[in-house]
Amino acid sequence: MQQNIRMPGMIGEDLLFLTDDQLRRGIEAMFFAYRAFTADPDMILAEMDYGRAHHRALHFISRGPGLTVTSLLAVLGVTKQSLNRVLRTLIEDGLVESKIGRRDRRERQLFLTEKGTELERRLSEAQRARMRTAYRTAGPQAVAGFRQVLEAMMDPATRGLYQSVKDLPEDQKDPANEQPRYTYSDRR
Amino acid sequence: MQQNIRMPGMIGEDLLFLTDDQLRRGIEAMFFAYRAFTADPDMILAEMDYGRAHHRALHFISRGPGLTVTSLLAVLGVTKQSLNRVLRTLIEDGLVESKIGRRDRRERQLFLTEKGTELERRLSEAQRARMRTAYRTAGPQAVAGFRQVLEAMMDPATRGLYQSVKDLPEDQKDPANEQPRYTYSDRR
DNA sequence: TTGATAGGGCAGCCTTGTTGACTTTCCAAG
DNA sequence: CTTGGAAAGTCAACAAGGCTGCCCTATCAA
Repeated sequence: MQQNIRMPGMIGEDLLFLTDDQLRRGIEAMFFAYRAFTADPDMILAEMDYGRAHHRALHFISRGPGLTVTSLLAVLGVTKQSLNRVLRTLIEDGLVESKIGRRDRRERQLFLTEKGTELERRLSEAQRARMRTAYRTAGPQAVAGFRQVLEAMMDPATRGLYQSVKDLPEDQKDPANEQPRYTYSDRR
Repeated sequence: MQQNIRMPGMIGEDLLFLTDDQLRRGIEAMFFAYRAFTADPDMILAEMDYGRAHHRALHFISRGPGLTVTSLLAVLGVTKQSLNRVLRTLIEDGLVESKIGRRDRRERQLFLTEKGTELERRLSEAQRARMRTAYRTAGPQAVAGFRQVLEAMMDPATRGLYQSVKDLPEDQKDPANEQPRYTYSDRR
């Protein structure tokens, strides 16, 4: 961390990627790449009158079936009212199921239905396809760097959330909720 | 590029970062990092009743003073009406100046005023600060990988736009528009 | 002269974010 | 067993920033 400051001999290398212009390039890369990143799922979502917010909910419910509304709220970083609107339509349309919490009956645990799983799969496969291509093109070492920079860019609290996925939070540990995370295997 | 495919001995390494789960981690990293990426400027913008759209316009006008509305439209990838609403408030508030094109009088060339330059600087400095820290933390090699993956993720047309910034598009080559790109120099 | 292009304006719509206030259900501590 | 507070949900109202469709003016170029 900040190796360049401690190593006067490397100031040249520092300048190589910390000029305002290099930083601006990075900023623009984020902007353009993020747009592409959301483009494929957005097209599918538009077909069926859903938006990006629906995708995000589906994604995180799929990642951790049985998670509570509060957890989802924390991950998404939006207000209860915002999330609720989205969640309501997903439940009405039969993509998401909301069960009364078994640990605490005030809580609602969220699950994807068959139909929900299907849409989530379509969406994430579209997104993964682009990611896969980019990863292949750039190579393993670039991917490692990519992940390192993104992680360093996050707010500490968010970074905690991101990293904690390796070992899931308490809500999702209920053995009753144990479900295969990704049942399909196109992981060629 | 695609070294892993050409080197059968490295298939293990390939699988190491192309499983659905690894791809999902990348997807979530993008989501979380992008949120952090926009957070700092968003806070400044909220103070003064502007939004992210205003920031984007300021950024690209600052990058290429004298660019036309059509060029800006192409870069931002929004409709004329969307951009116009934002541009109008920026012009009314005296942050952006719109001059009749000298090459083609139908065109409008966009410039930042003193006031616009000042706000743009505040916004981009906040964003650069985070970027700089992330870059320092991750190191030069990671940064290179970061940029490679983002670039590979873009749509080809956008990638062209992104890369062409090295040598500016025609509109911005008019010698009359020649202005220093970043006059301040905090490039420690 | 005439068609095409650049820009702008208006109307109206949607999604997704926000605040604020209020209710119901239920857990847990006193 | 009561009670405070947490979890969830709801209603209302608002704003930003996307979108479409339509129309207008100025200007260029054939």
